[in-house]
Amino acid sequence: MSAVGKLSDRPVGGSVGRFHHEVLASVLEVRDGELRVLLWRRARPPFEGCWALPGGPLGAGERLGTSVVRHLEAKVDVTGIAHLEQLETRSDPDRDPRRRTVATAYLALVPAGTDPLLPPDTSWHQVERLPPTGFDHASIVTSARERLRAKLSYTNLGFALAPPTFTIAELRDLYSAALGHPVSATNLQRTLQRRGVIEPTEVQSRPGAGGGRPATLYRFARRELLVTNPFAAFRPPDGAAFRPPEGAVFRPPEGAVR
Amino acid sequence: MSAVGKLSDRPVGGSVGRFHHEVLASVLEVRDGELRVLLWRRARPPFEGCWALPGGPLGAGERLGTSVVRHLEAKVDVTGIAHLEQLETRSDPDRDPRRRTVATAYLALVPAGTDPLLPPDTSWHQVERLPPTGFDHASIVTSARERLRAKLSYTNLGFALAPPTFTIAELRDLYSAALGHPVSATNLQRTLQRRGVIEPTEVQSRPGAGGGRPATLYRFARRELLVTNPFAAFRPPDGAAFRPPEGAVFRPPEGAVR
DNA sequence: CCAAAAGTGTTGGGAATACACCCATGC
DNA sequence: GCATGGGTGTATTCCCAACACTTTTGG
Repeated sequence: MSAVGKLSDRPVGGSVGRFHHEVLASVLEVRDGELRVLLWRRARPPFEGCWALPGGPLGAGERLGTSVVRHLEAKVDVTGIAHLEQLETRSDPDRDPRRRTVATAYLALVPAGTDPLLPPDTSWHQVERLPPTGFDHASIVTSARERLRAKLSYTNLGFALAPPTFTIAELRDLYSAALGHPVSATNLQRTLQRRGVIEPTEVQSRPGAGGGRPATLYRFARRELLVTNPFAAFRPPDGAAFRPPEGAVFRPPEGAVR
Repeated sequence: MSAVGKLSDRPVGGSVGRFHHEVLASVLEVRDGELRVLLWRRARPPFEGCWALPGGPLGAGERLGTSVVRHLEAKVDVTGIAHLEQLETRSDPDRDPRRRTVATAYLALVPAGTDPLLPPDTSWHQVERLPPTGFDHASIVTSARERLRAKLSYTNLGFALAPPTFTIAELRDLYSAALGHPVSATNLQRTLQRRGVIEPTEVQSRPGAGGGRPATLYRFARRELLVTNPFAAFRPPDGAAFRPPEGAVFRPPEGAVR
């Protein structure tokens, strides 16, 4: 065992402990049947010609969430962002060859169909087939994809991928693209409706040429993150007073867009 | 829509974007039938007399995980830490009244029964009944508790709460304390054994005075984080080629102790 | 023999997948 | 009428909670 002693909460030296801090965003959207991420092409070294996540330095009096939104404004119409959540903070001293930089990554979701004007150096790329990327950004995209996939299964996070109304077939395509495997429209509808995640509207979509029964348009009952499938196992027994974890309802994170 | 234009990845000014960065640890252990967290009592303002999470400033060439371990060495025997994972990064400019400080919080788990020597200003406190705490540390503890509770249900994270071998009754008490509600020993055993999380050893425990059938001692099959209950819903169809998410297997984070 | 504690057998319910079948439209 | 796509009915499977019952010990 190491020496046990009193620990000061003051930094040791004067200039010790100040770091460049940047924020990065994995902006994900289902486009053309694929889950895609917004990347911009670096014009300068390091990683010249490679693709990178949008982001930038944290501002002096700024919160991380606010900072992501601010930096994203230069790339996309931020009002299109339906969900924003912190992923993780990377601190490898060598992750940026120029200087030591701590980076906090965010996951941002944009509903399908929104097609923001993009600067010329910026475009959407398949999450499953990334072009050459710089820094540790590829692994951050992986992290974002896994977070999205997990939360699609036990929350109502689909709202952030879907337009205001949609047919079940359209929703199936969105889930299928995001999850990376085929999804049955039949079971998707039943599962989400039983959980109260989606609800039918009065409106029906018109069938395309070639006919077919007109599809009901659905919408998400809530457009904020809710845990709909709390725990598969070890749920409290019938009688037990159970305090719902306050994390269950989505508190908009720092600088969330709504 | 905001002006769309090229975004430099260079910080704007010279001295802009350097921040004090600290790490904090929620060290959790089940003690005396309760989930408890390690806190130390502040001797100086701000929050003099209040309790706070252990931690301290990030070092110059240091990764966050390494830093947590280093700071914890002053409080506990770090070899006792069975699991360490990053929780989230807090950036409220006012979270520390002295100066603007970004903090990255970690969850650390210590198996029941380990009783490290502690410095005099440090002790264990019920997670459900925290004493007066300083900064945003109370909400960090809440965050840690919720992360633990969630992962107990769909991973094998119990290994980090349990000693090397244990009876089902002992394990039941650990889960019950961590989850905050009664747990059935019968169903706990069946569920964890079906998932391959725990396995019986050859050894049996001796019954206490008053008799009773001797209990089999069990152990966790793996002592690293594994997702055992991947998704309740939207599992890929039978035939579909499914690439297991690489996040499924626990990569020891920066500075993990093992 | 009885109490105490551990572990198994069994049942029932809920939720998800799979698949057959019915419905509503265009042509 | 018939092709096309949407939606429902239903069976099956699996997982888990509940609870009764059996097993193995100490006294």
